[in-house]
Amino acid sequence: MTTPILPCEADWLTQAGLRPTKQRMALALLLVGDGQHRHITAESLFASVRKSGNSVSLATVYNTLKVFCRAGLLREITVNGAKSYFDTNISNHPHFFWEDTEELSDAPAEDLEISHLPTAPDGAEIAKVDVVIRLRKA
Amino acid sequence: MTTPILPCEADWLTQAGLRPTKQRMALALLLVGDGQHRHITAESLFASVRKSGNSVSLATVYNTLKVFCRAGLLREITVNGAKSYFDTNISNHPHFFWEDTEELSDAPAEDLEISHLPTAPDGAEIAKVDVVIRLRKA
DNA sequence: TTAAGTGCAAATTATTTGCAGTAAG
DNA sequence: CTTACTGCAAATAATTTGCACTTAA
Repeated sequence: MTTPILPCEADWLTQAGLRPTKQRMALALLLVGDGQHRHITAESLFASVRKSGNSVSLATVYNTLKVFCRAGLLREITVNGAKSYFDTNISNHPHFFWEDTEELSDAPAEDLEISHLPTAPDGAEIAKVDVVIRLRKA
Repeated sequence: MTTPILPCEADWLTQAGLRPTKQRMALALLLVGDGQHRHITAESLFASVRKSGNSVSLATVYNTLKVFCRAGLLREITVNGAKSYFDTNISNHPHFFWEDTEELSDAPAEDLEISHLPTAPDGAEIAKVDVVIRLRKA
């Protein structure tokens, strides 16, 4: 009998042209297993996977996050000098960054309207627009 | 007779409550000496100061940039996973980030209109809003 | 079988820090 | 004087890489 592979995560990977290895499946389950969007860092995902009982090395977590980004499965958010965040919601939308806890969350996109962006200078095109609203305790 | 201290940089420092030391004066001259706005990194400023003939250690460049930020003389821009940029223009304005050269420059602010921002969640206030328009060669 | 994926430990990059010496008020 | 500032070298944090081993197709 075939191994009971969870279909959702396997599809998420294969549809992006990635091999559904044991490690990638474990990470995918934590990222998109319940259909909710998440904002994670390499370290936080590493902690989650350890807690879930699976074993994936930290280097592989880093490398896999990069691979997922290149495959268009995740979006990297650059928010803080040091560490990188990854968002399972790959649409262009603004973020809240909580300066005290260093947590990242979605900001309600409907409330943000950029009337018109500066036009890209000659010979350049806009790759993406990052909007980060930094919050601190009032 | 008093030492001929360059007035502009000395004022920039003293008005922010900072001692105009030799090193800070050398850095201030490079940052705001000609009244132009600049986007620099610790390493690039370190290179400039060496080229100018002055000697300031890299650690001091890093520490001084932090001090200048806390004093409100510079604004730190978080744009790339790894390194920090500092802007002598402390007003809130959007930036272009050139992905190929990793250079940061001002985007024409008049062209950007954020109609209305998301309201800060309860117990929080907006510290600042970073808008980074990432450009790649077309 | 065989190219892609993984784990470890060592390497890198950007930045910070401890501490002894130097200088500004 | 005495407290803040500076320089150096070592420490740290996040991430990447080299390379031998495994595994999915």
